Amino acid sequence: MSSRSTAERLRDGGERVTRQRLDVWEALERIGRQVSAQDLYDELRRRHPRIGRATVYRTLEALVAVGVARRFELDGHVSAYVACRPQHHHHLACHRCGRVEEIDEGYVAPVAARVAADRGFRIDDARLDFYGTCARCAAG
Amino acid sequence: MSSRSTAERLRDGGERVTRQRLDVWEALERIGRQVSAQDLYDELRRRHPRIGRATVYRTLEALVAVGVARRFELDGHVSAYVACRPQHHHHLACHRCGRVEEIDEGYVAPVAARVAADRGFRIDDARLDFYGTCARCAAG
DNA sequence: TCCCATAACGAGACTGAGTATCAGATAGGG
DNA sequence: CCCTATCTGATACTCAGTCTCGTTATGGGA
Repeated sequence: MSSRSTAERLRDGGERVTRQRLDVWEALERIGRQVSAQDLYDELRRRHPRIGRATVYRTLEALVAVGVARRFELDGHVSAYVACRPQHHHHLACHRCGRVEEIDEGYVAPVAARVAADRGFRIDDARLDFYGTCARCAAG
Repeated sequence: MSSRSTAERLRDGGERVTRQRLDVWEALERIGRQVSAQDLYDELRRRHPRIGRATVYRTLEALVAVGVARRFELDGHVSAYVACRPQHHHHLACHRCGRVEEIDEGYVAPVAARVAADRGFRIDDARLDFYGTCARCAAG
C-alpha cells in the first residue's frame, strides 16, 4: 500500500514511474475515500501548483489499469476513484459519509460459479457493490 | 413488459404518462440491449422527429426511477440504459455482442445478508454485474 | 365534458467532465 | 552519459448531460 509498491506495480504494467504519478497516488491514498477526478485535481494543485489537469486524468486511468485504484460510479453520472487493493472489485459504500470499504472476493466467487454454470456464461470480471449506511453512521 | 405495465408503473410512481415517455420506453425495449442516451435519441428521432433531446434524458431518468429501466456504466465513462424488470439490479453483460441478461435477486440476497451481518452495514441497495462472453458468442 | 393547475415538452444555450494536440521535459535502458 | 520513447502541462476542443423558458398536454376535480 506504500508508494513503493505502486511504483512496482506501474513498472510491472509497463508504465513509467514519474513524480506526478506518485503524487497523484499519494493524494488518492491520503484522502482515503472516493473522490472525483476534478476534486483530486483541485486538492493536488494546493501542494503541486504546476501539475496538469490532463495528467491527473491520465494518471488515474493508469492507476486503474495497473490495479491500485478503482473507478466508481457516483449518483450523478460522475466517476470517482478510490485507492484500493490491486484487482479489487467489490465495495461497500456508505452514502452518508462516503467511505468505501472493500468486500472480499470470497463472498462473490461462489455466486459467479453458480451463475456461470446455470447460464453458460464465461465470466471474465465481476463487480459487486453494496450501498447503505455504515455501522459508524448508523450509530452516530 | 408491455407499454401498459410501464404506464402503470409511471402512474404508481407519481409520474405522468405521456406519448413521449411511452415512445422512449418502446424504443428502449425494442433495441433490447444496452444503449447510450445519445444513441437512443438518434434512433428515436428517426420515428419521432420532433422529440427533444432533454426529453429523452429526462425520460430515461424517470424510467429508472420507476424501475423499468436501469442505468449501466460502459467502459468509456458513458452511461447506458437497458429496459429491464422492475427493481432489477443484477446483470450479466456480454462484451462481445453487448447483450445484457438479468440475474435473479436470489443469487445476491444471501451474500448481502452475510456482508451486512459481518460488517454491521445497513444495506439499502446492491448491484452485481458480471462481464464476460455469453454462451452464443462463445459457440460462434 | 370542460377547466385549469401543474407537470412535461422542445429548442437551444450552457456547464463541465473528459480528451486531443503538441512542444518541451524526463525516465530509464543501453 | 545519451538517446528516444513516453510523459507532462497548457490549451483548445468535444460532447454528455443539465438548465431555462415559453409552449403544450395530462389528468384530477367541478
